[in-house]
Amino acid sequence: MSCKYTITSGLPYANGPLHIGHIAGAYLPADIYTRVRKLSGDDAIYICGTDEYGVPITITAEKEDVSPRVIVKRYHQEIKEGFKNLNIQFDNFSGTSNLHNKHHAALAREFFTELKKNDYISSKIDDQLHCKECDRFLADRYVEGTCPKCGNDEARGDECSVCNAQYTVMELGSPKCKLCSNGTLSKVPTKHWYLKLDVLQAKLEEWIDSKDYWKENVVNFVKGWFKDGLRERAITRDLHWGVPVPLNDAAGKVLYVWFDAPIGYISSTIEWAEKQGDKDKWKEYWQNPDAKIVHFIGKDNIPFHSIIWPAMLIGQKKDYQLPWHIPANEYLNIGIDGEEGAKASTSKGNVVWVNDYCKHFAADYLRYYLALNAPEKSDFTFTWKDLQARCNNELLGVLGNLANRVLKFIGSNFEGVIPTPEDLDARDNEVLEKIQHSVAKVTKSYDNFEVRQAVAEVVNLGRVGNQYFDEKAPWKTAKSDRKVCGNTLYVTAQLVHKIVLLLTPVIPESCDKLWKQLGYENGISSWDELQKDLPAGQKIHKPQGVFSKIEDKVIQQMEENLRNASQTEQEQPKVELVPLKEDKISYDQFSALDIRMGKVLEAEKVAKTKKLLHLKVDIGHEVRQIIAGLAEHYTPEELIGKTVPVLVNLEPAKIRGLVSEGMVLCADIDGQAITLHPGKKVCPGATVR
RNA sequence: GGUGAAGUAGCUCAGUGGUAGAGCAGUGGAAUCAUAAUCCAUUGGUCGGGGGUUCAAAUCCCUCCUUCACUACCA
Repeated sequence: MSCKYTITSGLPYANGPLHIGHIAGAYLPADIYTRVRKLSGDDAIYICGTDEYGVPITITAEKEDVSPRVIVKRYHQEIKEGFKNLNIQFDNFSGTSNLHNKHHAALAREFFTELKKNDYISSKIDDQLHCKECDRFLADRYVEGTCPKCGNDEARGDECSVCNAQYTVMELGSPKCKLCSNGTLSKVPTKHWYLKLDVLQAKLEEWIDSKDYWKENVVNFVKGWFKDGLRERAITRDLHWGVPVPLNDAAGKVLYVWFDAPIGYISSTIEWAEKQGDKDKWKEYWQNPDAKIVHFIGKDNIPFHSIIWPAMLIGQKKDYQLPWHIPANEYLNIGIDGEEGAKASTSKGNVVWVNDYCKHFAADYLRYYLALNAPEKSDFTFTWKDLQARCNNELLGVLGNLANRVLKFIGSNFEGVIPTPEDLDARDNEVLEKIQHSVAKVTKSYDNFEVRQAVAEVVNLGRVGNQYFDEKAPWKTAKSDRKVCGNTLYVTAQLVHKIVLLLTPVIPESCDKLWKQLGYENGISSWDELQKDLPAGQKIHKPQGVFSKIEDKVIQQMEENLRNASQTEQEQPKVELVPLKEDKISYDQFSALDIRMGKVLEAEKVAKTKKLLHLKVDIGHEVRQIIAGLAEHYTPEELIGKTVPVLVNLEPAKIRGLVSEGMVLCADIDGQAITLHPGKKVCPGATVR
């Protein structure tokens, strides 16, 4: 029976390019699932677009001194390109700003208005910082001031870069605007609106309870939130880059980016409907109880899709359907074969960019490898060597070789015509049954979002084919017994036929080529073919190798690139020059500081902490106990015996129950502490002036 | 320290109560239809440690250790 499916993947944020982690978690599984649904005769649409509002984009824009539109346009293009190169096919790919979608803002406003009408939105007025020069309210990250805890003058809005204290921006001393650098900030009351999630909790819990078929990790996560109790959540911000809040008293305010982003799924569908020439058609996919809505996301996106987004939909009191399934995936890590601890991290440059990949390899290799290793239940570690091995051994060795040897054999011994089976023996029938069994297993796995199992089973089928072919040795029977030989080729041709069909959602391009080699004129359009045989008597086309071997040289090059990327990032950290302090201090203030050279006598990690070292430092007059946050940068052994400057008259403080009587002074390279050592020998207790 | 996830063969991973698995890598063989692609055989594991429940535990319970992600500790 045919069903309707509305399939989406988390909207990629238009502030950077795609890497293969994105693909493995959210886009490839969705693309494969959509293809499966369509092949099965379901009415499925795959909807996506870039997420184009919010603060990070405005920051990038300001760094480059361009409008946010320029940034959005650039990355929208780049991301779209990446998807196209990897054959990720959307029915519609839009974007949330009016640059790409003229329906989005209106729909987002409607969502807000409706929630407000139904009393799911509250508002309150709080003080926020306002810059007179720029004439605007400032988001936390645009504010700089004095840390309320450590007195650091360059503390960020919500967190101090020196002592890492967290606070609200209101606690910051003498706050300044980072944008115009001399703007004086004043606290001005401003109104914001909140989604009353607490009111919706009971309904959400009831809904989640019906999801016994969801993945455990998703359900557990959501239940954790319920346990703590849902809280109101701000859905507006003082910002210009976003959807304006549709209220009279909301000038200069926009909807928070996470509020409008999921609405992008619907607005993109509206755009699609319009292109179809039936502008109300989107309702069949969002307001129809028979439509199954599936959101593919990475695990970081679980709270938004399984709590906040459904809450927004419930609050509409319209016919919106809640998600049917949210198959959240785990993460992809990047490793280098034979080297340790290389975990994926964009900031370390330890990342494989989609557009880089596509310069060197065909889409199907990555699609195959990521489908086979989809991070469905746990994180997965990608390595280039493994990709090479899998593609060469399985894609080329098992599957490609099977297709090639069978088709070539039919070409040279049966004039390129599929032989007619005659008196099949027990072994032949056994293989034919195995094919049916695998077809059932694979389609079921696809239906259950178990792509890796589906792919593994197809490869298995390929192995069975090679085994059978070797066993039957048709190159011998071709001379001795043509009937048996024909049967063998008939059976293996059926195997190839089914393998090609089953793998087409994963590697569509290659399967399409093979399909045509099997003698079909048109591409694969339906899995009805799975129930049919490759007809005896069909004339095949001349086979050509579809997969080529991935050479060591290219893989070594890719590994080298990866290694270089992570090293340059690690060894040459970009230091953003912190602006000079403008406030002058008196000599008296300076001389109030008692800084001495101290020799580290003992050092050990404070138990059960990551960053803290327990130091005993000889400062001449006495030995001080100092607790320093250096454990991530230095081992105790590296510090023992070193002479370093110490601020000794800082008032003692208790850290994790231990009294710290001073502070080791270090250079700060983007949070990395670097110890300072005197150029000549200095005895402990020497003053520093 | 809190929360969550994980620890199974050299590597990447399956396996949720019933004789420890796959692929790759390693070793030994066979075959020559096929892009040297295949096939057969084989080496390799006190399933992180310890305790418990059970006739039976990789699997359930307790505890400890380690790793990862968020988070806390940075005077």
